[in-house]
Amino acid sequence: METVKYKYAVIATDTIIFTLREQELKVLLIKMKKAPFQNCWAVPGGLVHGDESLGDAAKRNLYETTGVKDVYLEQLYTFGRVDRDPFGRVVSVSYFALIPSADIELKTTDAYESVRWFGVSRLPVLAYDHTEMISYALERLKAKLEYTNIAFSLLADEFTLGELQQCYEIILGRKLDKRNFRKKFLSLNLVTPTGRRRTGQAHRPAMLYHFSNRNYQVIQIL
Amino acid sequence: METVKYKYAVIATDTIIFTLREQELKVLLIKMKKAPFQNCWAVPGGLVHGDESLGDAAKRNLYETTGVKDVYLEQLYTFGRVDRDPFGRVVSVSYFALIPSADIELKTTDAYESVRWFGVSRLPVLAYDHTEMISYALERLKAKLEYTNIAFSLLADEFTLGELQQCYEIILGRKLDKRNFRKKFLSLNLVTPTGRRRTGQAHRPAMLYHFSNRNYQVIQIL
DNA sequence: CCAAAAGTGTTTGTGCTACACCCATGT
DNA sequence: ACATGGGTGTAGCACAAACACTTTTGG
Repeated sequence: METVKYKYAVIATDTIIFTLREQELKVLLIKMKKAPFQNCWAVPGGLVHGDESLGDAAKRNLYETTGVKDVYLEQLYTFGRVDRDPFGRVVSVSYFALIPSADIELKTTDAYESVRWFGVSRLPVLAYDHTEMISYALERLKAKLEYTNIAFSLLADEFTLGELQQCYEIILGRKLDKRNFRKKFLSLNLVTPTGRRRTGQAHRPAMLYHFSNRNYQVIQIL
Repeated sequence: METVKYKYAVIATDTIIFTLREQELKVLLIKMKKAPFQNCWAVPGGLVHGDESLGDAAKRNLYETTGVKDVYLEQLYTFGRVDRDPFGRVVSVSYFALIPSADIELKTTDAYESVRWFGVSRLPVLAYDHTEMISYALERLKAKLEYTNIAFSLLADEFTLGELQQCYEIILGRKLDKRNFRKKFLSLNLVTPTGRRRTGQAHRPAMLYHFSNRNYQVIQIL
């Protein structure tokens, strides 16, 4: 068998979409219709069109599966093992996206058998190398939580400090000290109170905050 | 003009190769023979073969241009702007490599007009988006220097603490305190003395060290 | 009145920073 | 002898970590 050189490859993007729901970090997965992974769960993705950049392809794909736009989206890693796709040579540029819990309105597209959120600790068996992709994304997410302000991309515009802390605790998988946590965010001026309060729960109403600066920043937090 | 969809793209890898020479951080560049960037300087790279993974392509390319193997090599970022290559749709997966000063034996391949080391602060105009690639690589290198042990990939097997410190100072672009620096590396047990000394210079001979653990580790250093 | 989360300061310890002098060698 | 980098310790300070009780609401 002759060695194949300079063969064309197909470029795809796959996007690991995270959100917080029911006190858990969730990933959006789709169930595939077509062979060779019929009825397998996978991360949503698709081929890159000839006239769009990689980031645009990821954005389009994200919009098509979730209906959301303007969310945090970052390139993660490019997977190019020769045999990663039984269909042929497909190189996949993976992205990860963070969407606020509020924005969830899953489009029931007919491109997929179904679409569902899965808690990251209870993932099904996945097609391709998607298990690896997700674990890579999780690693990156955990790391960036500690030295950037991306956590804000997972929360609604207004949130309580308790919700912010839960966000960290859920993703990092450990308890944090309430007083130190609040001290940190307040002293760094990352959040400012809106004056409103969250009422309606069976306990003392919490002050609502919004982030002082919506832009991505690199700041040592934990 | 019709929109082109699902067109095949070509995958290339480009590798930013760093080394320390003459008290400077240097990048290896090649001068291109072919149009449309004839006589332009660029980062070495090439198309990915049909039967090799992305990492393998980068390794092969690195070996072909420098003759070195088994050096630090890490995927950096994937560049996919539609018009980044006037030749057609080429998506480039960039890597960065660190090679010890000792290993330099530039092969004068005839695939390129010439091959040369450039100090990172004196780069020529580059082809494609290679200027962006290098600045991205530099950012990553600086960041990783502070929280991993990759610096060791730039040094010979045996080195003095002075050389290690210079490595940090050159790349980070700032002076570090000698006592604090040594304290750090010794207390973390990252280096162990070999018992040998570096002689032959017009000053007190320095103890030679080697790294205690050659494997990549994530450790807060600075 | 009870349950549940909100809100609030102080102390202790660790680790980073800053800093200056003598030593061993080659020329 | 002199120039050059090698090698060493300490004190102050800032920040991180640990820690418990009162308040406000809804049920």
